[in-house]
Amino acid sequence: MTEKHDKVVHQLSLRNTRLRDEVVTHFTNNAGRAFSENELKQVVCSPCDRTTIYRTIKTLLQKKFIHKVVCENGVLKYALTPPGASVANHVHFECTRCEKVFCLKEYSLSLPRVPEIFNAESFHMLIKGSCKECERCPSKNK
Amino acid sequence: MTEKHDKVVHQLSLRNTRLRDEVVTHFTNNAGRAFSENELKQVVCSPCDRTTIYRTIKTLLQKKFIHKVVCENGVLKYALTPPGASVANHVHFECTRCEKVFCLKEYSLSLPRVPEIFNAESFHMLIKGSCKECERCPSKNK
DNA sequence: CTGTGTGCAAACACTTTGCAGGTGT
DNA sequence: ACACCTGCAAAGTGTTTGCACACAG
Repeated sequence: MTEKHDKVVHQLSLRNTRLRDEVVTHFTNNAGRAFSENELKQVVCSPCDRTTIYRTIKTLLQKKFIHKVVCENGVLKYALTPPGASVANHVHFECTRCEKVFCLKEYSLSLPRVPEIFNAESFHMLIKGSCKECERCPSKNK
Repeated sequence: MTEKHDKVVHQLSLRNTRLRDEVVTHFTNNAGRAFSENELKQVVCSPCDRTTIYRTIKTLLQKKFIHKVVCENGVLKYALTPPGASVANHVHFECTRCEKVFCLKEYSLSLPRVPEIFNAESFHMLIKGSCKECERCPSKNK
């Protein structure tokens, strides 16, 4: 909306369109959470095509502004890459009730050791359980 | 084929059909690897419908004979549950070249600590890199 | 014979691609 | 003005469901 966010889009060498501004703003305002294309489409005000969301995601991925999280059921979600962080080796948390996914940027692990027949380069860690909100209130809320 | 495998199917309280026998045998003969529906369909001799493979997978999952692995691209694969092991908290390895997935049953981790706002119950760890076969030979082999 | 397993058709969810027209710079 | 962005249509992949028939027990 404001110049501040325009700048983010521009810093990424991207054109400042309404959709991109909304998506980028949403990621920065919800830095600890990951969103699927579906979730993004719902939070974005301006009506837009799913294709465009996918393409926006792909663009932001290439710029490493966001990183990918693979959820329990195979759905892909995306979260803001914490400033100064790598896009790999984050630990994520998926609530099995509300299905929200969070990026635990403070909880990076080191690459575990593996048998010698493998050459490990990176990892993807998804912790499952329930978030406090769901603990408190038994009804399933998205 | 033999009585030995018939028994496995029967131990699971399932009817001994040709497809199930083939699938169960394949999992036991390749205990360290995970397979997608697609991969299973290719290794199974008798022609069969994809639906049936999916249903067989679902049945074997319920019996906890196999467990699920979520791959980097969101595709689901399945591997034999090591005898005496839980179906959760395994560590898996995915080769980024040949895309084979392995179950590192010896490398179970303990559940990492997470911020207090989360109640962790289980985790899913996927290590990525290259397997020895792909290291040796640069050509992409499936 | 009975309940379970299977094939077929259809549908669904997620994702990608091609093309034509619209918009930011 | 040009390159890039978007919407629409279509297709591809992975997965599930309903129904009728086949087969293991």
